[in-house]
Amino acid sequence: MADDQKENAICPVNIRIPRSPSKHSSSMVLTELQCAADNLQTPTKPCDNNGDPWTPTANLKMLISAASPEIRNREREILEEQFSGDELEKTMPSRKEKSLGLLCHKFLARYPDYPNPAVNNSICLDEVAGELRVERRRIYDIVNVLESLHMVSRFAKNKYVWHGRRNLHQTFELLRRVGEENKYAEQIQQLKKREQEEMDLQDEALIPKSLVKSAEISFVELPGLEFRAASVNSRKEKSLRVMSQRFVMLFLVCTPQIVSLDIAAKILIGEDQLEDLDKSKFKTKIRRLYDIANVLSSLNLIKKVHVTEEKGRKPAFQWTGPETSPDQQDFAESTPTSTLHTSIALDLRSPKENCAKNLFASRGKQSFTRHQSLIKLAKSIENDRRKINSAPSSPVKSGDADSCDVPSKMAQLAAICKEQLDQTK
DNA sequence: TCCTCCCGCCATATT
DNA sequence: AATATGGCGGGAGGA
Repeated sequence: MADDQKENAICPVNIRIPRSPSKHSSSMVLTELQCAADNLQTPTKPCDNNGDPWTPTANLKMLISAASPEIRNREREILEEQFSGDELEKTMPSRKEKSLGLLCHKFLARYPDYPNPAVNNSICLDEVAGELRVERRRIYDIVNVLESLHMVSRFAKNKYVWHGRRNLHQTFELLRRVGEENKYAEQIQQLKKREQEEMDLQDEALIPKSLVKSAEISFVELPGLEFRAASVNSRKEKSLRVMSQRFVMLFLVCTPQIVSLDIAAKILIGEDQLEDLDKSKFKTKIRRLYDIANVLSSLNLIKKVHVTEEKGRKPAFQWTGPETSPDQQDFAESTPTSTLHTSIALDLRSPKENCAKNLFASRGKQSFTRHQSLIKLAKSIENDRRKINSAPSSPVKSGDADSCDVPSKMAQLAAICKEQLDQTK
């Protein structure tokens, strides 16, 4: 059998945060970030209450990291003992109270929208999971989409830097651009048209074969919104992160900015595997979209709506985030995509395009994964610098706060360095 | 009934 | 080998 082996690999987008201009006294930032990076290391597996950890801090750490699942279970047991029947039902957190959206709200509430870059903005996943009393898996869900929007960026195992909404404007600008290049607006139109046409006949399959065609047609070979410098081109940059970005792109390129789930799913699937467009894949995609939509909703970027068609009501989402102007001058006018030099790394690759990656395989540097060595880091930074220096300095005036993201990134890099050093020693 | 989507198994990636 | 990540889809709560 083995119908579809998860042929992961082939992945389209993949964003990362890079660059760092400035000839700043990075040392200062570094110092500050140090404390941030200092305060934790790999947690232990949850499973304790048998040993006796006895260093105040160690103990605390252990409690925090081990917390979530066990505590929750214990809590449930206690509740079951204490209450019965109705009471229990009322006391037990309902499914709703455990939603990703709510969790995301809690998560977001912990950090400022526009954090002071000069301050310790590091996030420890374990800590958060513990404090929020959820399993780490859930935190990953949130962090992944936040990362796709550059609201956070990973700088070490278990650690992220919080950027808040500082990069959002820029991110959206970039995503919209890519969305346009991908001809998403057109794809949406085609899909809608097809749907109607086929509706007349009979809705046999959930996924119209026509999609294949439409997807192929509009499948632009993105030259390479690639910026792999400091990026982690792990081939598995699949799903969530990528999906999240693409989902957002859809909103940014269409008017009105409403996207129905099924269309989104079809488009996203279409890009990945034009072949096996089976129902289960579709369902899975939808599930993911809900997940993503939940955190995007928490960010007030979209809201749930319904689109009514002949067929009936379909779940959809409407963009409620900031507007991104249709055409920009901030990205070096008419710069060929291949040389796009944003501070944000967008790695646009479709399965097929994947092979085109060679085109950009800058100096034989291949797949180095998450922060390997300082040497590599240094190289990539240098690379970034080069690109940046040749880049048009700043965006539009738009009175936005994205001017201060330089220190932020500097800080991030500093943190990474610190981490590297720690791990090397 | 069908939208939603929580939950956590388990494959993969990293260390 | 041990851990960290995160794909994925069963199946259950809710409207």
